[in-house]
Amino acid sequence: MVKITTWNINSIRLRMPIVERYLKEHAPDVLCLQEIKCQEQQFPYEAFRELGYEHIAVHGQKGYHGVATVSRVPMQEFSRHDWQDNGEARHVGVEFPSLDGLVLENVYIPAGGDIPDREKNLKFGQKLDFLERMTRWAEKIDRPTLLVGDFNIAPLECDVYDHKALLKVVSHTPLEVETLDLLQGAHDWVDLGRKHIPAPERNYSWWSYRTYWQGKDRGRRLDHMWASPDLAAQSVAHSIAEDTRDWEKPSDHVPLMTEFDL
DNA sequence: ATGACGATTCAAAATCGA
Repeated sequence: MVKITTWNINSIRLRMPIVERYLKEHAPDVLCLQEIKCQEQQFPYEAFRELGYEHIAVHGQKGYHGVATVSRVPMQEFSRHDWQDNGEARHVGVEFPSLDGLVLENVYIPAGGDIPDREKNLKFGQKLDFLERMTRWAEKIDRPTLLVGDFNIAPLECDVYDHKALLKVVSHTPLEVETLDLLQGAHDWVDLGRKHIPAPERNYSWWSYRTYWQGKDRGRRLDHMWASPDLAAQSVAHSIAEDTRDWEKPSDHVPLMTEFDL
């Protein structure tokens, strides 16, 4: 059995205490982090090594973005895609020689700014371009691959607290959903969140800091784990650690964990 | 406990997130 977690941590330096608590409570074999918000030399390598996660791949950047994958199972970093072509650190890919060469792609897809119109908002265009470049990449995948991370898109009506109200809000617009659907079709990715927690069941992974205190459950499913079809058939359990949203100094995202019979 | 986001950075106010 192999347990793999993805979590947008919103600053690894600030949240190492809750990461440690999560690792001790859930004991995943591999943890993929997004928004580490630090440079590689600032990453807490030693803390992870002491927790048993000795294999570490970090693609960092000063202040913003940044992703890292840490593992108890031996792995090798083998790719860092720049799907925006602007130097931002939003991807790291690793492979596991002892798991039949399983490939794990950890990605932080751009948020896309406020206005859902590429003519008026450069960032929205960059988000769509990022997805299109990923689609070209996905068409060529030839080994079992797990693609995880913060996709910043809630594709299904039931992936947001109010579908109609969010149709014009970046993260749930029809254009973003169509573009994400093309990426999904390019490799026949299986959405593990919905394999294990079928629509329309509530399955949120993110709540805004601004409204969470109101207690109205205004969540969105922005984080995803997608698997190649053959790999997806080996996933046996999947869960969301929603309680972490109430831990001390929480991230605005919660961890997703999938267990594979490998 | 009578307000109400939280992170980053040339360290105060600006910018970003989604």
